[in-house]
Amino acid sequence: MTSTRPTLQAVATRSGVSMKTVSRVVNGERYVAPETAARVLAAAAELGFRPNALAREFRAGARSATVGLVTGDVANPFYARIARGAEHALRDPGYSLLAASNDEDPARERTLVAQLVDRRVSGLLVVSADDDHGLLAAEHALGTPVVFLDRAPVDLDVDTVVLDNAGGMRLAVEHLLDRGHHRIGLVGDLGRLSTHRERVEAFGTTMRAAGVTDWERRVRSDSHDVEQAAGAVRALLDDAEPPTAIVTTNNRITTGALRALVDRPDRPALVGFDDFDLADVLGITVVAHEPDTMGRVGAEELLARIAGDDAPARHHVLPVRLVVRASSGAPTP
Amino acid sequence: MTSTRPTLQAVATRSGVSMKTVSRVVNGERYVAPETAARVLAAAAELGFRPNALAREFRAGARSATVGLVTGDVANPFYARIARGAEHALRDPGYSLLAASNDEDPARERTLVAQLVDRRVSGLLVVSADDDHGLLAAEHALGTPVVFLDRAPVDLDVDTVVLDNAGGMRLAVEHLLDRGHHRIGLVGDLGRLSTHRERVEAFGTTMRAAGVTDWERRVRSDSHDVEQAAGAVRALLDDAEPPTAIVTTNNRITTGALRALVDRPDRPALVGFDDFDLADVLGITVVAHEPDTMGRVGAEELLARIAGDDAPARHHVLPVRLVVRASSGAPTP
DNA sequence: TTGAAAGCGCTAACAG
DNA sequence: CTGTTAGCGCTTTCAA
Repeated sequence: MTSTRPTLQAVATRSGVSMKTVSRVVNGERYVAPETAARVLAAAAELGFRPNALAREFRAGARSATVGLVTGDVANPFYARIARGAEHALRDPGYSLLAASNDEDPARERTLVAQLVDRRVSGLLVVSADDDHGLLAAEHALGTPVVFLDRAPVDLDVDTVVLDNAGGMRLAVEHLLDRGHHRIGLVGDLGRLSTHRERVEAFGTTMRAAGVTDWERRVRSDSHDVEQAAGAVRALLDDAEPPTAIVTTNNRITTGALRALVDRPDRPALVGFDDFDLADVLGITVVAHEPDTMGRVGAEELLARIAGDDAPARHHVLPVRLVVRASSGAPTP
Repeated sequence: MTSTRPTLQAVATRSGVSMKTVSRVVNGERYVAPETAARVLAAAAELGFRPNALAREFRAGARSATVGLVTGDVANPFYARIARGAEHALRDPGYSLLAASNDEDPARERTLVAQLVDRRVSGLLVVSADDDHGLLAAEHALGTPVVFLDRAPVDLDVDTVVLDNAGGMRLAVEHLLDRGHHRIGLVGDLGRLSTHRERVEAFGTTMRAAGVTDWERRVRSDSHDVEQAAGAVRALLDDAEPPTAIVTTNNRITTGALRALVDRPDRPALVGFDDFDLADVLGITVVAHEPDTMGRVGAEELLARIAGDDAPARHHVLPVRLVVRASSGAPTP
């Protein structure tokens, strides 16, 4: 037999005041006599009263004190850190995070967004795997703040927080060129992702600027898991003219590359996009950045919008930096 | 000017039927004439109607289609994988995950639990950093299913899903003993955590069974971040009689150990609790298990309870296995 | 400083 | 098969 949960009504009866008065006390509003407040508080404590957030939030136009976060897969450290950054920023203002993974599947993303919208989240943080943001656009038009992280949408004018993808790739490639590499391979994520496209484009631009014209033949896109990345790396190395250096465009692909390289004698130089936990121990040169910051900045942007800031969309570009370690040595002749 | 959101009421008016009928259609209930249903659906689509989940869930004793997950820190891969496993299991039944990190702080955990309870989650999945579960106990008594993950509570009789901590540690130690190690060090997490205590106890038991009596002097507890773990490892190695092998009790500590060992010539054998992303590349022997499974089993348990299963508390113990790699070689003389 | 009344959007319970 | 009524727990008017 589960006993029933005390309501605000019950507290009112118990302390002999009106519901409105209890409400005022519970919400710390002014204009309540100290004695009345004390009496109400005592009754609430005795009864073990806990306000029903669902009821409170349920009102015309009211929002849940909740923010939706849609990413690819929580278990990817990149997304996990975004989640952490966002959660920390939302903590004090009292918002909870509804975290959902789209598994990089557009259809699933739509389902998730619909769910979150139906739940009347106060805002949405999304690393989108979708090109069509109809639902999000509609929700945004209805006043729900939306911030895109990592990947900027082309069909929507909303706040964004992205990395300096071109700058990062340029740093990586120039570093390798400096070290004497010319045959540089690139192993990248799904071609349709904007981050991937920007990185590949910067790769090409930098290579061309250095006078390397056949860079395209060593570009392998569409590796979307560790195994595919390992395969792409092996394929590159088995080429007649294998690369002396490889750039990977995210942490998962770097992991795949390391798996592929671990037992190869012809190990090329390696630079990875995204820093990772043991990069220092393994001595891997990386383009580093702070995913936590991406989550935090996105959350802060959301909070500003929730607070009523209706300035035109802002576009944050977070800096990246090259962390040089042993893996980016000169080519072996 | 944000336009207003269409309600079920609006759809009813638009399609000339009662609200109840619209409700039936929207929820796919039976006993609606196909033509009526079609008309309602058309009206709903035209208006862009989306049901208000907050309103739907707000009713006497009603719960939100939401499950709370409290862990230490989402950015720790162990917790991130638990989250993924839980999310996947909750996906089809239509539940969303409210994920919250306690940062291993008991006070923060209480705040989080209170928030989740106030939000009327349908169930709670918790990796607790707290010893006192008063609030959780009360909520559990009120009928909210609660499942403890990884760490079993002593003050509460609820479902649990934990690892075979003793078995895992025994495997690790026996393996090292087999390889000829006797001076084995242990670097572990906060002493108050039940997982830690179980692992240390099994360490001692196994060592004693092998006739090693001074094992306790090489046990270092209370490393709760990577840096502390690295320090503890260095301290062990700087001892007059340093260990020839070290066991670390979780992935963070293993990371710290690797940082500490990377530039030491006197590198001891190493076995870590928890598998991790690049353990294969680095050749680290580990006690492996599947955090995803922990999340999944916990979520399934929760779903069963939500569905009304009121059998006595169940206690799941997940298997672990030893994955032998290069790091656990014989002692160097 | 306090209270009474109304209502948020939806669904159970009960008619028709 | 469809409609009417009532009400979830809380906060927002508006009065007192």
